[in-house]
Amino acid sequence: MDKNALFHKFVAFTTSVHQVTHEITKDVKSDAITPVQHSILEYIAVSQPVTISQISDCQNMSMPNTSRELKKLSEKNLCEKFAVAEDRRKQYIRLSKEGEVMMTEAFKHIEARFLQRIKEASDVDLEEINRSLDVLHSKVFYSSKPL
Amino acid sequence: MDKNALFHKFVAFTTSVHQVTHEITKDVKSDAITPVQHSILEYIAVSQPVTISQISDCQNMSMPNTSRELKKLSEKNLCEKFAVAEDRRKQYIRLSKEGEVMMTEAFKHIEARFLQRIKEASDVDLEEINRSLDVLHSKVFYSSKPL
DNA sequence: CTCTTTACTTATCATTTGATAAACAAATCG
DNA sequence: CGATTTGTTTATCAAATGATAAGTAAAGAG
Repeated sequence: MDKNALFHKFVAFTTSVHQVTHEITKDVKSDAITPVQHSILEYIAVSQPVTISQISDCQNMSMPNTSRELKKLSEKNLCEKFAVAEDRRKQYIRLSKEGEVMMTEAFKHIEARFLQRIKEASDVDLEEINRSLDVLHSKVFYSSKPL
Repeated sequence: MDKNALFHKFVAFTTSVHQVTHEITKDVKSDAITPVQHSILEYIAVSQPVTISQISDCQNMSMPNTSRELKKLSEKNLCEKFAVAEDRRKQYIRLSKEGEVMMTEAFKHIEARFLQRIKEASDVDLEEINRSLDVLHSKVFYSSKPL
């Protein structure tokens, strides 16, 4: 297997993924928040409850900046902080009711566009897609970050 | 096939792709340029020669902003503009000698990290990865942009 | 009980990015 | 030919982002 050719395919692929995510994601974000804030909310939505450090790590954002953006999101009533019983230095973040509504709405739009994208696919195709997602996720796009 | 489950897998997958590309890409970029500029250079490197409109389209950047960044890149001697014979309004962009060197270097780093990532993969795995890239590229992450 | 480390916040600043208005020249259309 | 469209530039502005210094309070280590 020619690894160099595979690398080129990999580059082209990731480029496409970025483009498609952009296409599928644009316009879903409310004007009330910035792209970075949206991305944070998405992360919270999927992983809540999370600590501020976790957000900082996963979003590749410094603690001070993460703290600032989270403060803004809290002020907009999109998420809320609450104490961690075991360690009073830490804080958990979760979406507020309003934040849940916004994110549910956003994901609904994204899902609709995703379904649009795969509407031509046969059942066999879908199985193949499913398997391909598994393969690439586990063998190429796995996380190498330490816990 | 449960399309809802597939959607969740899709979301998790794209998130991972973004994280991994970030990991694999960080530190490769010279301090002399901004992230947006790097991304433009990457696009030029892969698609040259390209017109300024093409860059604007593919990078989801307005013409004025594209023009500005390209000007900066030209001033840094990383790319150069040249006239299109058939249409004197248009301009082609290509990497300069210096730009080629920078990008070749960058891609070398990225490739090394990619290879590192798949070093555990057997030949069968590699074939599967190859096939999966094709499947997802053509059936999910295809471009829907008009030419 | 100090000392250090961890988790987080506040404040501040420079830089990058995004958005918009206005201009211009070449091409195309009627 | 004049009018419109296309491809690009210049200028300007506000907002978002990133980086850094300095602070607090709780936890953990010796």
